[in-house]
Amino acid sequence: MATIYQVSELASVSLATVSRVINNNSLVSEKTKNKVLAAMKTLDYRPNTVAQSLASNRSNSVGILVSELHGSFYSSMMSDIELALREFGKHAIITAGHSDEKSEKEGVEFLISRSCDALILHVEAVSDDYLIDLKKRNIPFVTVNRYIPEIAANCICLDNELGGYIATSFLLKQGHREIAYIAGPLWKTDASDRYKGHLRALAEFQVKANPRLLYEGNFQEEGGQKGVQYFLETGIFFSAIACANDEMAAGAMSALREKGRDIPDDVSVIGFDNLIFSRYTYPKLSTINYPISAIGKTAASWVLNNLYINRKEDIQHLFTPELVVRDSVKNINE
Amino acid sequence: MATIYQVSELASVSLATVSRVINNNSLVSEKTKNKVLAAMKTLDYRPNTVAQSLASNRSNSVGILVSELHGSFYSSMMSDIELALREFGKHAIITAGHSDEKSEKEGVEFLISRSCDALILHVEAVSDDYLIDLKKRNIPFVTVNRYIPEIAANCICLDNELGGYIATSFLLKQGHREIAYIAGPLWKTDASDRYKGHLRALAEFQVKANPRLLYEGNFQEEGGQKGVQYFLETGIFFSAIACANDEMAAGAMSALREKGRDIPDDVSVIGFDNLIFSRYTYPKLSTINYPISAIGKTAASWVLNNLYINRKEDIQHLFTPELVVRDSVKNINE
DNA sequence: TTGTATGCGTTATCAA
DNA sequence: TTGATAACGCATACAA
Repeated sequence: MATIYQVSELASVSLATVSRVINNNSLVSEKTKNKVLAAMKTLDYRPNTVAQSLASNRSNSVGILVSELHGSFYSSMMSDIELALREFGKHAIITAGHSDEKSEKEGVEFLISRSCDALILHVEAVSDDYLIDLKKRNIPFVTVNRYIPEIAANCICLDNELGGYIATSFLLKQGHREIAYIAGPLWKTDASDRYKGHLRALAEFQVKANPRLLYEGNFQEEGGQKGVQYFLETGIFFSAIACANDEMAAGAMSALREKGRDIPDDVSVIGFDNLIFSRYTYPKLSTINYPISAIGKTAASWVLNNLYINRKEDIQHLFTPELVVRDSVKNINE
Repeated sequence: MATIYQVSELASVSLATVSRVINNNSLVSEKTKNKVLAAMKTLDYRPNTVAQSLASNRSNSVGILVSELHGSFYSSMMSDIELALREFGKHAIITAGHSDEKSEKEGVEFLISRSCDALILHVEAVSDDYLIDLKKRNIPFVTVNRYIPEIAANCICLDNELGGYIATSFLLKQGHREIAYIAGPLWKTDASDRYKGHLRALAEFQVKANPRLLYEGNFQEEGGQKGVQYFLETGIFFSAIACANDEMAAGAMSALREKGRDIPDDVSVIGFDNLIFSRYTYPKLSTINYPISAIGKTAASWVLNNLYINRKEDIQHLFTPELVVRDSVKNINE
């Protein structure tokens, strides 16, 4: 690999001049510029970004931490963020936190030590205090899908509670009263918020929440499947199931069908997230829209605005979930 | 952020000694070691990996390039690789190539310039020569899902042609003769290999390939949908559809149902990849298993073996696809 | 407009 | 077992 020094030799200019044309900030005469450009070309010179980072303390890359690398939800968020960043010539460095405190911290520290210019964090296991501390360490970052009052300006969120409320309200309005709920891992704030919304809707309709109608799943297809199994085994009656995400809804629908229950004639199902595949299930899944793309882009904008562009634009911090009505919920009022 | 220098001062040892305990390679007396460790703790010292990389020309991280960050296929591959690497304390730096030559090259060069110790590449648009050249540049890398004879030792592949053959053979054995084919973008080698396998199976059964039964999709749900629309519009008869991946199969099934065609009674459908969601579609999708997890782990092993462990283990380079029979294909022999 | 010199935070090669 | 000191490849303040 050619270095800046070899380029400067070949172009017979100083090292600093080469650096100038690389970053084309300082004024360089057209003539010497061309000389340098030519030298760079013949040497097939590529700047060593590590050295650049060390010298300038900037890396032109932002670190992204998501819980898992797999799964439609995370991957489409990463994708949106990466696309937005790359438009500005910035790169994404991505790593996974695995919903584990130690692992999440490790990931964050790794990204920092790689001198990322900013971080976009989808963390779940790390404490609020850790993040508040992170802010004090003067590391620019936003959290996605996690709200912490003390650092509200750094949070970009969906109103998960409202989403849960909307989903169950819809079921209630369609005449359902015995509503099973398949939750995500309840220690995760988004899972518990969605569940709280569910409870609020029930309360509003004066329906008593039955603890036997709650199953705590894992946000994956398998969780939905097991939830249905559980409800069926206990023999409790339910006319609808609200699922905390689309994957579990898909698993639930599959399990219901296997047990001979028609959807939505025997059991209605509603999901959450509005992932792409929910348009292609059978029946097509009614769900709550999570504007992943918008949130991803917003997170990227936050970074770009705060860091590179330097104009402090106002940014949307709280996004509103919306009901998406398709074919998996039946109106049993009639 | 504390530096190695400050640690050395606090521990009143030399800078070199601190470096030694960080990398605990050289011999350091227990006593001074503890002094240094204590100093590191009180200063909350974290090594600057950028500086480490620059000085040592290693980064303890491997670069991964996939076509897209979204999509079940890529994301589960990334996930498997990352997991395997992290087990050895190595980090993954991930970026996207977007199936575009310029973008893929950019991604590769970015990873190199970040001084990744090795690369795992899922590239599509870049030429064979570029990769052969890359090998000459002495950059350790493996390609996934792309076979290049000249650098066979660096390739980890699925036998896509065989997979396409198996899928269509299965359809033929079940009595189907009018088989529509929804391909991926045919300029991609995996898509065209799968299609070639399809043709070989047809030839073996002495079924003439009908060009009107071919639709070139985009590997996404939408492609399957459009494929079905296209076939239906042309009014051509078909009793089965082979899809080049599961997403398109899902789209195709959805479109068929919308047009009132039952699956598999009216039309049989087979997919490719065996993504998780294919177990949860309705009907459950028959497909070809792509051992993504095994391939991801193998790629990671290659890197680990070649780079860090230094024992040259034999590694599987060609993986064999397998038929997964579920409910979406009907036997019409009877 | 260009060049010189210093520093970024480490590793690694010498000596001691 | 330890300590100086020179790289690593580049950015940048200061001089010219």
